[in-house]
Amino acid sequence: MTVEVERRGPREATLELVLTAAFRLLIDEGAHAITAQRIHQETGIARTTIYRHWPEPADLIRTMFDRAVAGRGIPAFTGDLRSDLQIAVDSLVQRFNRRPVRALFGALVEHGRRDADAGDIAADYVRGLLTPVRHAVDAGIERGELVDGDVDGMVDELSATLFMRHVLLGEQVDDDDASRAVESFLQRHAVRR
Amino acid sequence: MTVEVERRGPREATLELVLTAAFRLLIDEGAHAITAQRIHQETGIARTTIYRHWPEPADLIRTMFDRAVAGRGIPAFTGDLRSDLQIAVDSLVQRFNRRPVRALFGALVEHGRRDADAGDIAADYVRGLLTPVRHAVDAGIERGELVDGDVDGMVDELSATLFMRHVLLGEQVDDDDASRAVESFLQRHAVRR
DNA sequence: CCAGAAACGCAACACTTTGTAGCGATAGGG
DNA sequence: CCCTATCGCTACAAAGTGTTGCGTTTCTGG
Repeated sequence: MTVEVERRGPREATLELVLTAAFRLLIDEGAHAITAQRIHQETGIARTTIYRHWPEPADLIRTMFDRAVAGRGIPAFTGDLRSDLQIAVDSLVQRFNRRPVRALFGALVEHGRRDADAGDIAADYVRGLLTPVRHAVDAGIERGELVDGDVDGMVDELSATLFMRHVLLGEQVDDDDASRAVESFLQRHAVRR
Repeated sequence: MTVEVERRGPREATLELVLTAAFRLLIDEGAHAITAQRIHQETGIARTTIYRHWPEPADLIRTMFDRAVAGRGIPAFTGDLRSDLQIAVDSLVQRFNRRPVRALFGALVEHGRRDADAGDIAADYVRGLLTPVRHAVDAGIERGELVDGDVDGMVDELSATLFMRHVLLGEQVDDDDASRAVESFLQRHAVRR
């Protein structure tokens, strides 16, 4: 007869301390700094406690990104296509500048032991970042302001260049770049009236 | 009186063995597997020899990518804009499928101790991948087949979506996607005759 | 061809990090 | 208030790091 053990996971305070420290380490020193040892030194949480809840580094990374993806709202929209797209793309760019998305992404690819796992988390993360843009495009189509068609393609058009510049090329991306992306997009897809 | 010591670097055979092993480890097991210990086990090269030439793991990564960037040719072009763009973009996609570019990129961001260093290498690597596309665009402008303008922007347009899909979203990218990118690009930028 | 210099291999060392196990202390829900 | 799961601590084995010293091999220039 096997007894089912109900794991309740870490205590709230523990989880908070560990995740906060892990994020700080990632931002300040890079993904390689996210180790049980370092988090213990930073937080005072016992090293064994960390291993208990996150046997593999990838587990901790996953928790971090679940939290990061969940804690995001969708910006308030105005109902005007150009404004909404602008707001959505700006929120993406601001996110680039607030948090080094490139470091986060590197952490995913590297710390995830299995490529498949890390790939799924990374894709979820990126798609989460794109949610506001997708909503703005959807709304534009619904209102008949955008030519109906390949939504995925449109979202890509609006964001791919910005992503490539920031994540892959490490360039500074600002609001002007965002504006240009929106204008060029509207020129191609807005319904002529 | 100080004597200048002329370092000649590793022997050709040593360098070849180490780099080959490092690449294999990166591809098969991920960047975390690139350690002095593992390379020693794989190659028989003494661990101390590896430390001598690459005191920090980042140095080894840099050597790997210098080699990867240098050893690339530019595909033969035909002189026809559509064909040349197709060839250039196809070569990019084929490179995606031959080598896990996403793993390579993750290695850069992660293993480079300093963000700045890793960023530079990553950017060089990406720009290297884009060279054929850039050449095709330059040639198109020179022949008057493309509207003169922002070359960087055009190269981005042709490749950013493909990069985002492969590297960030982990999607399979094939020749059809490449063709669509080229067609859509030509529709926007080709000189009407 | 033959020194001299440089690269290499090997052994040893102190140190850090990882991951596991056992046990007592503690805190929070029923 | 008690029971249970979480936590902290210590101890341990294993692996990796980074360095030193020394003898051997390989390359190179005169």
